[in-house]
Amino acid sequence: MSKRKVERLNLLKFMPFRLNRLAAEFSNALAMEYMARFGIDIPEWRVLATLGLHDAPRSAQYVVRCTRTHKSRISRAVGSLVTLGYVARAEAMDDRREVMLELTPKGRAVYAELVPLLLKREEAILSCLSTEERAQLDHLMDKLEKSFDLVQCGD
Amino acid sequence: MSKRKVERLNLLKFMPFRLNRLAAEFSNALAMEYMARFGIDIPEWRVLATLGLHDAPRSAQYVVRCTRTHKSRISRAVGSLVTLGYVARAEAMDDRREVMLELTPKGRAVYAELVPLLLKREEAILSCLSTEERAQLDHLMDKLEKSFDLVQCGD
DNA sequence: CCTTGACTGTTGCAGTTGCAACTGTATAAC
DNA sequence: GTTATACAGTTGCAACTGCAACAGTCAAGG
Repeated sequence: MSKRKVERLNLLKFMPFRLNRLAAEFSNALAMEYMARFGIDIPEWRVLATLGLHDAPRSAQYVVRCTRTHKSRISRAVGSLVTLGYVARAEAMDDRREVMLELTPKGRAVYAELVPLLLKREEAILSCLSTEERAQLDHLMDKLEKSFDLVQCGD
Repeated sequence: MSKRKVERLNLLKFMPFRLNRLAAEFSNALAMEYMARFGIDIPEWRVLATLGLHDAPRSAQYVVRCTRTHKSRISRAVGSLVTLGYVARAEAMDDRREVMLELTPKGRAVYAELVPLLLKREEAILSCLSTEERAQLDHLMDKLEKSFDLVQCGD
């Protein structure tokens, strides 16, 4: 066997590994906030965030597209949120296959309380970056997302 | 109840969400490479990568620290890799609690074949960024990692 | 009307993960 | 030597996840 030098790879400089670590740390730092306060996890938060952004009801399918989360996960998250009284399900009148989802007043209250907390926490974490660096980060993420063909959620 | 304007949050601009998506896409794009070829998953790849970086055996604990992965996950990943014949376990002579881990010749061969593939794939994904942008990305990740107190793996 | 194919959302199942409890070993105090 | 504490690694268990199968609905074509 040849003794040719083997190419090495430093995990700590390997982008998928770094992204995974960073994403996990970031999520955990924020998850503590909402999980503890309102008993919801990340998929549930995604549903809440999607519905909270709009005033009119949206279908589960819409949430799936916006959050790029598997429909079974969304289905179960919606189930939990309904049990918690944060979300209401209703049949769509035009297409009875769809389930229209809407925040309840209680859900809206949670959303209104949660969003400032999360934005503040995000802000705290990003505070290690200058304004210019944050713009760079945003720009770089945009480019990478587009390159993965992660198309924005068409409204 | 007051009708004060509720602060909204666009998930698609929310950093933990974006990081999670990006990390998942990135990992999946690469996982296909090694999972298909050698029947290993991400935790197993991390063990392989850590051991492959060094020529001398390392303890499982060392792998845990380097990969920032839970010890139970590492334990099971090592189990699979031993079954596959990629890794060999040996007791440490100085501290019999430790399990020293080492790549077998077969494991080294897999490592040598895998690394160039993965680096090439990473390169392809990052090719949407200019040289300067890549330097920016590296710099930003460094800063964020440090801010999370993600200390480098002390050798 | 009836059939076919596509689509929405739910659920059973199997695989994976993290936590906590456990075994065995080392180290320190007495 | 004995006890107590700390540490390395393994494993049982419960929770979570994705996939695939499923039920119900819609739309097109005959």
